[in-house]
Amino acid sequence: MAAAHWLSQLNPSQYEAVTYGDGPLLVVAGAGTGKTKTLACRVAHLVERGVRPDRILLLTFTRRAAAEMLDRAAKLTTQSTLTKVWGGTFHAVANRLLRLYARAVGLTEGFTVIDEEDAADILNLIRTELGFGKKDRRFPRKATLAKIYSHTVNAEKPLSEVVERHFPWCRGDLEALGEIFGRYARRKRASNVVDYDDLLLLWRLLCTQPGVGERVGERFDHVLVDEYQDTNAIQAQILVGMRQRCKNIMAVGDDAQSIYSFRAATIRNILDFPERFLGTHVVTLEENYRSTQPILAASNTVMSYARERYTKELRSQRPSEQKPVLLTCVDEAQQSRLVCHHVLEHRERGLQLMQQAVLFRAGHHSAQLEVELASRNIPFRKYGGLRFVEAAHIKDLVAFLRVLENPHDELSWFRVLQLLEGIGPAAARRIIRQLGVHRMQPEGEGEAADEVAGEASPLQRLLRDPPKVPPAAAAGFAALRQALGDCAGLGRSEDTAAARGTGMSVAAQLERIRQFYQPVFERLYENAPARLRDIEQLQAMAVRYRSRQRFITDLTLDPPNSTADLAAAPYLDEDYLILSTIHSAKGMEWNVVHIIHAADGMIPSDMATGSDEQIEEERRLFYVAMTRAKDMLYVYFPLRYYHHRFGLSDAHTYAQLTRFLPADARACFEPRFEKSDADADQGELTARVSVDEFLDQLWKR
DNA sequence: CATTTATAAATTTTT
DNA sequence: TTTATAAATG
Repeated sequence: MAAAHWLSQLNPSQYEAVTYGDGPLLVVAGAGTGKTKTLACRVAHLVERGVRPDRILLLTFTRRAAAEMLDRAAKLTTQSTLTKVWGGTFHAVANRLLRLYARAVGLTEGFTVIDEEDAADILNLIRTELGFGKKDRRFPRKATLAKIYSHTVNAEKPLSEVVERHFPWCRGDLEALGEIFGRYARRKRASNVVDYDDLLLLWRLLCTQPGVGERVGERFDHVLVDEYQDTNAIQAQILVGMRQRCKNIMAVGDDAQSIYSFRAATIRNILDFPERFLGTHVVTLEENYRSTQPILAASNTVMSYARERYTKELRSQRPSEQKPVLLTCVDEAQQSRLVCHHVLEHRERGLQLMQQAVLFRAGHHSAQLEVELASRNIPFRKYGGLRFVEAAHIKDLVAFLRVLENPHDELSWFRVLQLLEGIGPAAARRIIRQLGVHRMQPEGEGEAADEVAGEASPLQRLLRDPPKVPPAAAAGFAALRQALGDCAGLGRSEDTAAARGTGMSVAAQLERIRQFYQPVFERLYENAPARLRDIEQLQAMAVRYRSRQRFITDLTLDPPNSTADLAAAPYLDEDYLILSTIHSAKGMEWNVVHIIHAADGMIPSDMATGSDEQIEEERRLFYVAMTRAKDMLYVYFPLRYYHHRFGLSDAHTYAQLTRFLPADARACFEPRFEKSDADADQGELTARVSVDEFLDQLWKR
């Protein structure tokens, strides 16, 4: 309760960071050194010192991280106003600020945010219009186009350089890429949408606007940034822009845990911080409270091979006899069985499943394990897999909401219209043109952006003066107009103001849309019942929102995880095992950690072995995974991999142990070699294993 | 012009 | 598994 109470629990370095006065502060915090605690305490301390919570900006890597930190801070201080702290990701905060200052950067109010998939769809639209891909050679996939675009923007490097370096297999298409990207920017403006990258670019622009720029920065007395090693050049510039006058900024990061260079994050940010913010005070946190000494010894050994030596030397505060375990398995199937075995073993000894995590390099690496877990009725929750909003039927529904919110959103119209039987790309395009969805002519080469004639919004036009449609689509089209009309509050002039808020609730709109959508949905998708559950989940989420705009923005900026946030919500008190990509595991910790697929080609991913820099990042990734463990670490290495990625075949190759575990690193482990049947010694296990192997025989012969 | 079917190919990590 | 194109049919 009393301030002295929690301040006295900090070590000297933490205390120094938490109580540091005004001016720039850089905290270099090794894994498990109480980084989250330090940030949370800093927030609490500032508030206790009299700083207004709504004048604190806390930038984190995920929304969850911000929520956790504020939660912790709230428990420390008697102030109950911590919800007013501006906490969230750069992107979410950018969105919030741009809603306030849209005009200053040339945005129209009511803009909507698109995610990377939407961006890819728009790029694809442009590509087909331009007729690329009709050549002999294969054109990059739309998802690749989006990645190249985003990386180029975020790294602020010439396209040619980015392609050469990160997408060398696309170097032949450089010209086409440039053409497409140029049109893409105009297309977004015409649709009144912004993508993830725009959010950052516009925030940076906002900071430099005369008059407004300073005011934006002056909203905040303190800016705190977490995971600074994973920010990119633009984000660093935003911070400079936000701290033109008031220099209170605290950045926390660990150069040894930088794992997001594919998103153009750069270690330069953390290294150059003292030069960007003159007078920076640097605090280093080196005492690790998380992992036992043997786990830390292994992690430090792995890291000692990093090409650049890091200055920190982490010291564990927790002695232990138990070394981490390195398990050599026969194949993936055995790996899965062993993970289950160890997980259950720990649970029997009283450790909750939630205190254990299985970590892997790529989302699909857990596929086999998921099957095994399901067959044994071990509940789990997966982070970093497929997203809920990526399902086609969810995107359909959201597209309706987006059209209502932003009638200029071409892509959403395109999607909605094609749901009607008898309307394909060509008809949809024509209708979009007739409705005047584009705010300006996107194809016009000149800068002159003539507004499409008419005061009426495309939505009004749809209701009052509908375009002709093919006879086959007539009935469906009428029903669509009815549904959209109901949601928009037909009758009144449903200009943006009325379309927002006043009429039906978000949930009611969604319900109305669903009435229209149900038959369409049953016609289009195979396993409708399973998908129906998703729709119900979406509706359940919508109930919590009063603003449609907030709802769709949250869905794009903080997308729920398909197997996690939604499915598990009703059973929140239940226990479940955590599965996570290493990237998504950033900042987390568990008592027991299982790292699977510790084979070369998996970690490091064989798609990331092109350059030394990439390999160094993969090493850091492995290091991040290892340092998530508090008490016990298992590393699994399957010897044999089958090649049936897209079908069944018995072709297999033998893998090598990950190159990040050379002899001296291996010496930090307790080695175990599992023979094919050695794990069948447990009574309960025997039956299932033998059945599995019986089944395996059927296919592999 | 829309839809269905067939065929071939494919680069990890996330806001 | 999904995604992109071509060919066939309404």
